[in-house]
Amino acid sequence: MSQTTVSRALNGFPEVSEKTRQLVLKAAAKHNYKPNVRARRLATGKSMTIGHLVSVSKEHEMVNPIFADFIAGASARYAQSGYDLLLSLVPDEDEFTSYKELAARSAVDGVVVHAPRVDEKRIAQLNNLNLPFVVHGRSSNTVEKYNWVDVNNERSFFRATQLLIELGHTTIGLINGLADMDFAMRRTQGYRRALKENNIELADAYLTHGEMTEPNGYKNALTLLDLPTPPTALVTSSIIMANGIRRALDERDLKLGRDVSVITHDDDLSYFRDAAAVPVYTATRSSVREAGRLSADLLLKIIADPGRAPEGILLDAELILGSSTKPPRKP
Amino acid sequence: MSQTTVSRALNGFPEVSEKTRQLVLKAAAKHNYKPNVRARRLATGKSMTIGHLVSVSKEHEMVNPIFADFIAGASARYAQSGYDLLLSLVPDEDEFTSYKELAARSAVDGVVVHAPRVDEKRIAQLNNLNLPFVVHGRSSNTVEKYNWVDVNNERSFFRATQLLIELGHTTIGLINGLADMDFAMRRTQGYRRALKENNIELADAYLTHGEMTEPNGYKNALTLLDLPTPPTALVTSSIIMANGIRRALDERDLKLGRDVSVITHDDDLSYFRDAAAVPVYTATRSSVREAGRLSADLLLKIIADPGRAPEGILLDAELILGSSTKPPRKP
DNA sequence: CAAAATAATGGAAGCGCTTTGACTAATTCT
DNA sequence: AGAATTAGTCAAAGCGCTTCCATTATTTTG
Repeated sequence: MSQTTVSRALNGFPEVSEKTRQLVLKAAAKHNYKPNVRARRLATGKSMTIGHLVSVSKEHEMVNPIFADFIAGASARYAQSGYDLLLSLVPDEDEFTSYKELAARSAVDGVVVHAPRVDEKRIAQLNNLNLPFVVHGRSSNTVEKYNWVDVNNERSFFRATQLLIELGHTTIGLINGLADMDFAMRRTQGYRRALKENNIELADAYLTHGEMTEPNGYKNALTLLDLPTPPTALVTSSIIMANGIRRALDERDLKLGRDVSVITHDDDLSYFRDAAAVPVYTATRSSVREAGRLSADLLLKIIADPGRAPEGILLDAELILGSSTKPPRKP
Repeated sequence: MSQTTVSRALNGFPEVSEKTRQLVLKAAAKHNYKPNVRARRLATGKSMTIGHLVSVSKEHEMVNPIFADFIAGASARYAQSGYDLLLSLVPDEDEFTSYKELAARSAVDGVVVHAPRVDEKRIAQLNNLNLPFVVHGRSSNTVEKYNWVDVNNERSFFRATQLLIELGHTTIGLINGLADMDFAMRRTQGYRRALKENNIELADAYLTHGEMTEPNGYKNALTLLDLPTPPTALVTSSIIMANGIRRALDERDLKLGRDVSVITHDDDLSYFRDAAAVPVYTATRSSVREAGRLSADLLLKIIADPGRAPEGILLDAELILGSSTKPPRKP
């Protein structure tokens, strides 16, 4: 039996008879034969690999904890389609160099862009490289077309803020992610729109930015609580920061919900799943794992059909009521 | 100029003259030429890729959050040596199938084994496959030799428990990881040894196991606090569980440190870095990112020199004093 | 029944590198 | 000076697949 026939049988080509195919499959199983990926990749010109470049902030060596769950979602899809996942954690200052190098080596068939900024140079750069990509998030100041999967951050935080206002809160703080991140900016917009529509004016001091770590949640909550008119409610961008906020409240002998209401964005991280009958936190919830799945699906589609028009997938976060929101305490 | 010479010039072989090498390098830079990895990998027979197989518990879809930081440490080393990192998240029931498949496809030159159990079949299996590997952790019931990087879990938890006893605590609970995990078993051993050496007898009810999530920390803390003689101090295996414990204390109107002392293991995760002058938690601290670096170094050494005798690297966790430990409150 | 179409298989080129072995030119040794 | 080394270069053979093109066997059509 010729090499050609074997190759065709294994790869499901139609021009091989069913009888032969079964023969080949049986023989392959018997000898535990798996085609060598290196040879196959050279022959086909595809690397059957998707790259995820996660940037690590040089300053704090911080790895965004949501990426583990995102990748868990994506990974399963890649595996189904026979793709490998190449992971590279790069210092954020040479992100683009890394993309360029991956492309030049032709080491991947596509990449996922994590954590886009308001101004995101990578998008134009990747379009130039002609390397298929999907952005997890969006970039407001980018006019180019591109594929993305994002949560409706503006609306989520609008609704969260609106809910607090309806409960009677008028002094509401926002403990957000880094200011140049696109998601953070959109959340700020939603927060501001809710305040504005309700004719509430608040100083910028009620809005803080920072990497979404527990210590930053704590620190920024204290900063807000120390304002002359401390907020009676807080909105925050991450359940990890929410934990820091709770610690700050604890230290000030304030009770979550009763004394200060908190709404957090909840990525539904597997190790922080707030799944009690009544959740601890009122939250805008959207599974980042699901976003990973959708991003992977989209990227694989693009790779299969490069001519495809760019597509955006907008997910709506659910507003889940928990026990961290109450009307403000009467003075 | 022949292909041979170019290849040698680029790969730093000695039999090419310095003059020629410079010429080649200049030309390569000019045309932004990077050797195609697929062709090179086929020719050399090496994949220049390290595999990380992270198992995802089917039951809870839980991804161990320490793995992001571990990989951040390892990734940098791989990059330095020209290796790629292949990441695969697999349902825990077919872990071994995945290793076998990677080996059969010869897709990786080596793998890192995460989260070994007390009885870890993967070690013998990998030895049979003849695929270089490093285990992050150890497996107590495994007699085979293998390469590993681990923290001195037994001693860490012995010291932690001892410290609590010295402060005057005699009723000490342990909120641990899953019972079949090797690290969890060693920590239990350390805890038990400290109790025994101090002639303290405690029922098994003071010891809980579970996945290291925040909700589990909360739930298990409540269980212990509800015992007829509730513990005055707790030791726990993860800072994420510690956060759950703090929530439980809060709910019972108990103050961390004052009412109940807590010592946690602290992997020094980038988004939970407890770096205040006086840390929030007294902790056995060992950077998992550093463990990632060391594991990568070791694995690369093994790959470069397959004849090498297996080596174990044992890290000692520091016992860091924070504000979560005080003598027990006088009744 | 011959001609044309279809189905099934195989030969061989090619993917873009590395590496072996042969070769030439320059150098060192007797 | 001639023989023996050494340094530098190149042609060609792989690496283990996929895929184009040709070929043979089989079926359908006019």
